[in-house]
Amino acid sequence: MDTTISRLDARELAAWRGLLKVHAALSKALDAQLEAGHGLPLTSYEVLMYLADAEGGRMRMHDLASSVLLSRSGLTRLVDRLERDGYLERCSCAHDARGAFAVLTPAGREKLDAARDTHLAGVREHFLRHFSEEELEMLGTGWQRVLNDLT
Amino acid sequence: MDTTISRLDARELAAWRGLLKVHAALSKALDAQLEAGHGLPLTSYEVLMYLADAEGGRMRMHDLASSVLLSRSGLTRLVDRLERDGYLERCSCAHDARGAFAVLTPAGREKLDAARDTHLAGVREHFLRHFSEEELEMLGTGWQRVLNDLT
DNA sequence: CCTAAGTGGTTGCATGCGCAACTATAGCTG
DNA sequence: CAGCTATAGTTGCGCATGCAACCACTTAGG
Repeated sequence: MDTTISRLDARELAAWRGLLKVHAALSKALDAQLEAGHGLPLTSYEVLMYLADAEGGRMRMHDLASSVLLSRSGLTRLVDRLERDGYLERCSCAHDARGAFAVLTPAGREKLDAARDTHLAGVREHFLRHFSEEELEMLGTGWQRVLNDLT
Repeated sequence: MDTTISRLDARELAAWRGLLKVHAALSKALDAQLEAGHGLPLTSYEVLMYLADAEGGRMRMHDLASSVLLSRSGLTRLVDRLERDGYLERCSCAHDARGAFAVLTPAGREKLDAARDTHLAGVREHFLRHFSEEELEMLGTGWQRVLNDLT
């Protein structure tokens, strides 16, 4: 029986495998950079960043988990570590006794401020720099189509 | 002291965060699809695929590791599992007694043939479909620029 | 040759993650 | 308001992965 579906052509392969390779290489590079410069893993950085951008420097665990693309349990442990290191605190929610907020501490904000330049520079230097404005526009809208489709 | 580096604008943010989200969602979806349909994790699929495409259905461990974006130790364990399941065998190398080949077995090739259509259909349906030929071309060349830069 | 440095692969160990089960609370329905 | 279902967060557990140490072998240099 023949294969019913043809292989990927060179263009498709480059676009698809490239995505995988770029993600792997870029995550690794940016994580290493952040770890070396500030002792902060990339995932921790992202938590602090989302908190800093949120109203009052605080977010519900659930929302935070989906923002940083982690499972709820994964986020619980990550927040444990960040709390242990003093970068944030847990704070119970007045309106929903089940819930908890993660709240950025001054130390956390300080850490983030120190790390942000490093990280943004890395993203620009290793990723954004390689695309024109039109290309970035296309990437953004393309990602949106893919994500909508995946629900 | 002001931040020396400006935040990402909306376009940059969409291009960058989109890459992360798309990779996460897509890996998860394709992995689940493969696992559900053939009991084969995505990483295992990739090993079998690279072997099938290689001369004689065999590759050196080292080369295989870099192809599937895994550390050497990670590949050792993965190959352990695939060998246990009968999809491949280890085979010592005649020219270099240190080295080992991973060799696809008939069962492995069969498994791959069964899984390939599922996977390719998934990649097309959830990723390639959303981009025009020109856009795919752009993606491929863009990824190349990024990867060259990261060496 | 013989030694020293390098390379291929595996193993011990620690880590970070997801899933499923659990607890506590909220909110809906009769 | 009683009970049922859904949701928020945590915990136990298992798994895949990376790093560093390790062995076996190869290769280069005296």
